[in-house]
Amino acid sequence: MSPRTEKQFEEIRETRKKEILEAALELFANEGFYATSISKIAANAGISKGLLYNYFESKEDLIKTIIFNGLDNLTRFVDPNKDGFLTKKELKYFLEEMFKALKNEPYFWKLYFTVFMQPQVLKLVEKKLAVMVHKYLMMLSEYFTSNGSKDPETDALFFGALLDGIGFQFMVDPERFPLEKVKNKLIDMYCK
Amino acid sequence: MSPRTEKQFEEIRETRKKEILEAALELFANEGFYATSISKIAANAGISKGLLYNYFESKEDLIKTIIFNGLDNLTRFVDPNKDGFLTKKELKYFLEEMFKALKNEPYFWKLYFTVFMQPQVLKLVEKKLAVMVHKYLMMLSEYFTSNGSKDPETDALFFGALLDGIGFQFMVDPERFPLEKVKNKLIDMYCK
Amino acid sequence: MSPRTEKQFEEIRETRKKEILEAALELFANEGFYATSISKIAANAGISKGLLYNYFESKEDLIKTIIFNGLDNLTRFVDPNKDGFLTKKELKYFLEEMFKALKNEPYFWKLYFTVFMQPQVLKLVEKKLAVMVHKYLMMLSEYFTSNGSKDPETDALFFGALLDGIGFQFMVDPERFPLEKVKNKLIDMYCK
Amino acid sequence: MSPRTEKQFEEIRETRKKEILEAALELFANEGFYATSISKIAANAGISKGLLYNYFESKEDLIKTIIFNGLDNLTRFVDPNKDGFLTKKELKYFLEEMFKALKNEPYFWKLYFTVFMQPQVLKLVEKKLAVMVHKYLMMLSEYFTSNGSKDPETDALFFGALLDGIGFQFMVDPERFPLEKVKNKLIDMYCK
DNA sequence: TATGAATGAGACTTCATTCAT
DNA sequence: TATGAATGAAGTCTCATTCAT
Repeated sequence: MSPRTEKQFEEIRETRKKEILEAALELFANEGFYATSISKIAANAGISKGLLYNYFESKEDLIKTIIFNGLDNLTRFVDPNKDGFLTKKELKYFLEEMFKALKNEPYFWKLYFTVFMQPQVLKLVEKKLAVMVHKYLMMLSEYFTSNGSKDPETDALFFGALLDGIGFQFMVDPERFPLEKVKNKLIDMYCK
Repeated sequence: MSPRTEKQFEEIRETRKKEILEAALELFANEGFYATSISKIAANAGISKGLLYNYFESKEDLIKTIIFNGLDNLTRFVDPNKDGFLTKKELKYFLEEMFKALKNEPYFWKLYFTVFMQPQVLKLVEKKLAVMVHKYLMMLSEYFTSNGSKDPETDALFFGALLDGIGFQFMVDPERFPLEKVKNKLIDMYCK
Repeated sequence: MSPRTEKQFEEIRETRKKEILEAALELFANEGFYATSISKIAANAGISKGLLYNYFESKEDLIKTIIFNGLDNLTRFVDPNKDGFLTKKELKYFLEEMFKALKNEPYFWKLYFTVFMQPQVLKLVEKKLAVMVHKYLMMLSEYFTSNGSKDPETDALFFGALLDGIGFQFMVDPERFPLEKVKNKLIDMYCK
Repeated sequence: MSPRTEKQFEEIRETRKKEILEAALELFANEGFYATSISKIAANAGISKGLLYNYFESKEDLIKTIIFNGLDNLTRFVDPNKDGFLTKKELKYFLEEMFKALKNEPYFWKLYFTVFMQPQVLKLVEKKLAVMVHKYLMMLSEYFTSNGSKDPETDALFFGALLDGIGFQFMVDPERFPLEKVKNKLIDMYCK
């Protein structure tokens, strides 16, 4: 066997990193940040504690990475053509992707809500977050303006609150929540 | 020097208990349940750690008491005449009281959201909570039915989600959130 | 009502003291010295913690008093005429009283064994104890000598060990231990 | 630097575990279970408190392990050919080994007596113990039967009590106790 | 790269004892 | 005399992080 090339090493590192992040996400979301020990994460990822520290500096580093990755992921679905302007079709697309994500990646969403309610954790990400939220509220505000709203800012805010509340309720009782119905009603309300 | 009377002891205990609960609520809400140590609570209440255990059996007992007190407090404003039926006037009253509470007791609301997202903490209260939530969703469902809704259950759910989302957003950025405007819009939407 | 006389006060004090000692003995014997808190003793005696400290200086003081009282009590049955010499009849009397005590005052006997095996507690009483044990071993030694033993010291020691072992086993499983049979066999062996 | 092999880890663990058990045994026996803190044990073993918990789950786990190890050790000397039947030679062998152990492992014997007198500690081991005691009493009972006893059960009980009493007295004053003499007398009495 | 033994700070909790009333 | 609120030291245990191999 020839020695591994640098590129191969790089790939192994990337894979490992992902495995660790997934293991951590699952535990953080299901058991909470404080109740999840580094030991458990390492065990869940199938590696040793020591090795974990080879990939992430600290427990904080881990959760920061998870959250930033997740937020970056989210933005893909908002304003996909990146022209800074939302059309009805784009909003519909966003809602559909949003609900798809809610269903398929419950861990991240649990974490998302967990995180914002954990003051200590929130502090780690609030700057980046504030920027994002502001950007999207502006975009929504414009959207409502161009659809004839008299108070577009409040409308944007309601829209955001509704999405948060829905996510929240879905997380609290995912079994009984009628995701599909709710999605359709939202699209009816905001994209027709 | 005669010893204290039973009534005096009772008063001391009442006062102290309140002081401890307030100190704990403030810290739990601002720093999170796990990040708040018993030491901090005791210091914040101006007493020794040992004394705290004279009043509450454990950290769990503390948070349980806080949450149950808060939930009991909430119910006072829903269906005030306790006939199991909501009128428009009653819903308006509830919304007004709710927003008042949101403004005046920010600590409890922060805690409320924290709690539902902390799996370990949620477990402590979920039974009592499930009963409450069910009861109010039923009531709302009836309300929407008698106001001509075609899908009262989803409407009830939306209403609940909206309230949660509003509370959530207010907690994240209380300074900039236009509470008054939002309240009025809600009353317009649901109680006219 | 006329004010209580000094003598009456003294009587009340004595009664209280006894009540406390009994409450403490019961708990020490059944739950162990360390597992018994001052609070429990006070509660079991029906008084407040504070008052207990009015009668006994400390937890150590309490156990010391209990043990010394108990040991003093024991000596009543050995060599009742106090001539420093044991007759067969006296030994028989002692054995009979001993077994009676074992049956009627199980708390003290439990404590007796507990105590000697608790190094920290033993230290409190070992001086007084050593003197007593020595005295009785000498007496027994003489007894065996005058009954024709070739090795009276070892015989005395065996006798003592047998009594200790019997007490020990009775304490471990009082329900099934055949006290009566064992007593008779002992009297047969040593007093005939 | 290659990492340690699994075998190396295994060896480290074995050694450490033994060191901790020895350190704990010494302290439990000399100062009692409750008076011995985990800190003291760790210090006596030359390690940190934290590491101790890497090897034993709790203080209870520690004492349980010590006692069970000790009891298992004991049984090696009873009925060595494991045919469920005691011969005179076997009983003699047991007594000799027992006295050897009493002399060489005073800590364990101190602990043995301590344990049975500590209600809280006894609870941890009483099940396993009851089985053992019953088994050996049966065996002894048979032994006395086949040696012509009229009341083999009481004889077995006396034998057991005598051994316990001897151990007890030796523990209380090991310096002056004539172990050798006592052993010989026992062998004379029971194995000739 | 990879392991897990090892550390040490800090968490929750208990309890003998004191003290104001 | 009598109460129980209050203290503070000490105990058990957890866990993020480091480090020798």
